[in-house]
Amino acid sequence: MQGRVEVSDDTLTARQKDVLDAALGLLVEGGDALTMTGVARRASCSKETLYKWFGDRDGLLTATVQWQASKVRVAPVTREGLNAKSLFTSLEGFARDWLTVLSGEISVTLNRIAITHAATGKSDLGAIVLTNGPFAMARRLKPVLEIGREAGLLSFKDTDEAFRTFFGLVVRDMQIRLLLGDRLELTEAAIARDAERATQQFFALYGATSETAAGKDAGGNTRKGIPHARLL
Amino acid sequence: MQGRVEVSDDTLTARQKDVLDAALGLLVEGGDALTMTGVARRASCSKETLYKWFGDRDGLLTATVQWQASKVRVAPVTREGLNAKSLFTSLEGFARDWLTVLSGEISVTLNRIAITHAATGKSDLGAIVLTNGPFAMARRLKPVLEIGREAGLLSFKDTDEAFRTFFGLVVRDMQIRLLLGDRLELTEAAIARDAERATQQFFALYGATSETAAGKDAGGNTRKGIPHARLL
DNA sequence: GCCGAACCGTAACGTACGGTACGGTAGAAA
DNA sequence: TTTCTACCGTACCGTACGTTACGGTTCGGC
Repeated sequence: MQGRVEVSDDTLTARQKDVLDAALGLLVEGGDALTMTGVARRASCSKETLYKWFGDRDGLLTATVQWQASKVRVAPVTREGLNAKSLFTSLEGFARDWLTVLSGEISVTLNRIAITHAATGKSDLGAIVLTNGPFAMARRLKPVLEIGREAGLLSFKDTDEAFRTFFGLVVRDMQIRLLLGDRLELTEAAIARDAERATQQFFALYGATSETAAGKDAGGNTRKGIPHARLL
Repeated sequence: MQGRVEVSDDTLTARQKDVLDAALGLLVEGGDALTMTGVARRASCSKETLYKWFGDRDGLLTATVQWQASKVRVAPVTREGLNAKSLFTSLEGFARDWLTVLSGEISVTLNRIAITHAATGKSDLGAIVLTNGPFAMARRLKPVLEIGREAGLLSFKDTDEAFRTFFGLVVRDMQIRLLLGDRLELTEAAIARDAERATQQFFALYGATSETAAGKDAGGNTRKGIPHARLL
């Protein structure tokens, strides 16, 4: 009867969440080959109920993506006690989390679904993933960057430009390769290494001074400092 | 009868190329909603001929992607007369070309198709696009980077790492946003600006000296030099 | 002119799947 | 107990589309 409401953590009954989790599982397993009959069987519910709750197949798909998106909770930014080292660590941790999420099966699957549907322009799955993906990343990261700038640790004119550069340094060609099916072994150690490298490079480009902030204080938390703007 | 051969410029008759171009046009217009009937009508050929030539729908899709890929010709790298300025210009032009291709409708469409099919694992469209996309970019760019290193203009240990960083600086979040349907107005001027910024940043990170190569000689071709590792 | 190959146009088949209808059941309300 | 609601399971319908089959046409070779 309802068929198309905003999906979030508390607008759904437990049973509905079960159904959406079943759909999510089928999506991850079988790609886009999701059938209403399959979901009904997996969730032990009737197709009639699916249509009553979600309207049609697109509604179910949309609700599933939103449901998964609503699961991702972001840690708030600590504004106090900021110095070069804590800023570096914060960005590095951010990069690590982001790479971990992006390389996960669920992220790859949902991005694929959304891209597939963005081609037809029918549903707005693309916009949803965009909102909960890159845009959410920007919303979360930009305050950190601006706080770093206010503290004199970073230097940039355009926050969006700085963010997008950080995005590029972190993600590089990883996501498109995963989406295209490249087998890309990503161990936790490799991700940590990538996150550190990306953060070092970002500081090399946007650090307020090329000697202190990025090099000595921040970069030297676990390993070598950054020799000017040269890495590796 | 044949149904599944390698598709390149000269293994196809002119008539077959016409058919593939028709398929390409339908793909760009209608996303993945490509039907055999539609291709036959658009190309004024019979479905029987389609099946005789390409085997099945996947074969047609694969041939179409390969056909488009075979159209992209890369300019050979000039090894002679290399200096910081020409290297900068070369990388910058490379970035501009790449951004222009990536933001084009055909690229977006084919990447979407390939990603869609990579989900099912059925056809190897993902591998094809991967080969003719990021991997081709790497094959083309890496020699340039290594020549630059041999000439003492660049400094890096791992060519692949340097390439992937360049990729990240150039593409950033542009491709994923386009794939997800984000309306992203990309004028020629904006692309040129992005290409220059990315190249400057790359030189800031990997230039052999942070003062001469990237800053004065190369970066100063049209606009301001690079103040150490700080941009903007 | 005749033949066969290649091809066009279209009709037809099979099937998978989205969507609907309906009978049956459990539980809460009255 | 009755009744209403929500749900399950399943059978069913309509359609879109991949795939095949077939009659008719063009064209190069002899």
